[in-house]
Amino acid sequence: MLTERISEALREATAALGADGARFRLDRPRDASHGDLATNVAMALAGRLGRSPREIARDLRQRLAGIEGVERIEIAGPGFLNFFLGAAAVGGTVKTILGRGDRYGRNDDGCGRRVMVEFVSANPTGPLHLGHGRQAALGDAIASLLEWSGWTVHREFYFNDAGGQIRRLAISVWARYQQLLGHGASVPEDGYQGEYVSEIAADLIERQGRKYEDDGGDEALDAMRRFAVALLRREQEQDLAAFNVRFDEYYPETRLYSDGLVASTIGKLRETGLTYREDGALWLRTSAFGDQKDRVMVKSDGSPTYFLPDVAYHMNKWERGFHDVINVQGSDHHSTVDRVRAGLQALDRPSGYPEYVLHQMVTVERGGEEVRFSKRAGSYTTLADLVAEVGADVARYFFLMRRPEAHLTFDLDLALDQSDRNPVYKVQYAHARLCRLFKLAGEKGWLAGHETLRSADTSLLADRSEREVVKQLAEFPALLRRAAAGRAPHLVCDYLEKTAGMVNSWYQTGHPTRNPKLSALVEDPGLRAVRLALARAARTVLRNGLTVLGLAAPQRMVRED
RNA sequence: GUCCCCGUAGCUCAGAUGGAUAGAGCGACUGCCUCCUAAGCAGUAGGCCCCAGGUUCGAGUCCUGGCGGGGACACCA
Repeated sequence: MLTERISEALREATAALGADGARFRLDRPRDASHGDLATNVAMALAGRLGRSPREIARDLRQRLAGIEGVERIEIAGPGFLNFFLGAAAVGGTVKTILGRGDRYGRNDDGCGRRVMVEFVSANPTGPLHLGHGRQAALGDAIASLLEWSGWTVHREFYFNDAGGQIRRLAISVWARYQQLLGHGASVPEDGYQGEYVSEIAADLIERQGRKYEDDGGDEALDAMRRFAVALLRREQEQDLAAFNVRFDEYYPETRLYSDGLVASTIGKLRETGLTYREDGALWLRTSAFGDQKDRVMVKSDGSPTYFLPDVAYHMNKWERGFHDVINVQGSDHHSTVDRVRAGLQALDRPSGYPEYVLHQMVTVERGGEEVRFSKRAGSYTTLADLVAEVGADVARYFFLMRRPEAHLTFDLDLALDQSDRNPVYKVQYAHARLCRLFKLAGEKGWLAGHETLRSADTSLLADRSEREVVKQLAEFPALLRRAAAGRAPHLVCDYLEKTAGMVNSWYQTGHPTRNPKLSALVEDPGLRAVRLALARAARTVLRNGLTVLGLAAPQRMVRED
């Protein structure tokens, strides 16, 4: 593309000035009077070359003369070089988009290498809550961005199906079970109080009768555990399916034990000589790798802490061939980051392994008031309730539109609003509107097929509103690259909203009631073809962007009144 | 006490490795439908980018120190 050509020319020109490998920016200025592209390279080099920026700029301008597609270059301000592109160059973007179609925006930075994204990883102790929802949306979108960047992505869900929390769940189910059969038992204070626990108990009675009545033994508790875990796992999967999130693999913690990985990890850590005994427990010198203090691996009662299976699990990921791993977790887990990495460094894994994306918590507001409702879970709002109320697309978009590290306030009033205030509908509607153009063109018997559009004379895209849209569309690939590299899906949301706004503006400018001459569906076949080509290009970008985020790109919007 | 994140318009938030006059949406105000979906568009108003220093041609962005908000600091998971 033209940006790359200019960038390459700049690298050559700066090298000729004796400053090879110069770092500079080449991007689209906010102000159109500053050209279509601008670079700060002259200023960046001033110090290094000991010359004034404007003098360097003048020199560079001479060396850059004659780049195909560049109409003229101006020097402005402290030493910016502003590039003004010819109409043909702008039109070339449209052809590129039409040619690439649903692949427009993809790149091959990952070269097919494998990367694992682990996310949600909820324990099967209850329905998924909003934090899991944010994580599901984030993890899936990051995974998708990496796929668009040429990576082979593996989506993994880890769950803890043993341990203390699960034991408390089993005890809670057992208590409800006894209650339902008319016995006096109560859920312990640190147990699970939600209504769903009673549902599980009732379900168990229905399936297996009074088998465990008054039986508080290990066998009964184990049966409760297995039954509850299986049921809750299934329910979580349904919730995720309704949210359009799927995983390649579900990894249970118990497998780490049954496969002997925890035991072998203890052995390997001991061999490093970084372990020691104190107060009857086995410690690892994680402070040697930047952790704030040393950590216990095996408690004095002989059982491992959570830290140990975590290290074992990440060694297992590595051995499965995943040397690039991104864990999406709530920021309440941030204290585990240093210690897990320290444990892995003790075993000679690189210091940045694995990578973490930590996100802040979610609160829901309705009418400006925080809501903590839940029919079944008791103390928190479930993902299933939210999706049922606002729909998967709206929920996903809202979870994604803020940077992960910022707190997210989910505005239910806005989410339920089907008007232009709701950014999801704004973007989807812009897409549907463009689809409508093609439907109408077909009804009028006008050809708007692929070949007609591809052979359109793009030099006819002369209006400012048209050029602005094209320049916006041209930035999509770079935007996706930046979003993938920064694990930042919210950038895609921003971009889509802005693009939708510009598409709407363009569409409105050419609305028959306003300015029939700029309408897409004009009588002139040449103009019509090129404007429909632009519409198709814009539609492609909106659809690809929505697809990256895991959202539908509807051909038609139906409002529920 | 230590560590991490956040602090930008009335509200919710964007601001790529430091760049030109700090942006968007919502809310407020003013216009625009006999006509491709007005779920829209055009325009107006609204800012000591938390504070104080520092780095430099240039700081919302980087450094130091404060202030305010959130989170984490177990032989819990």
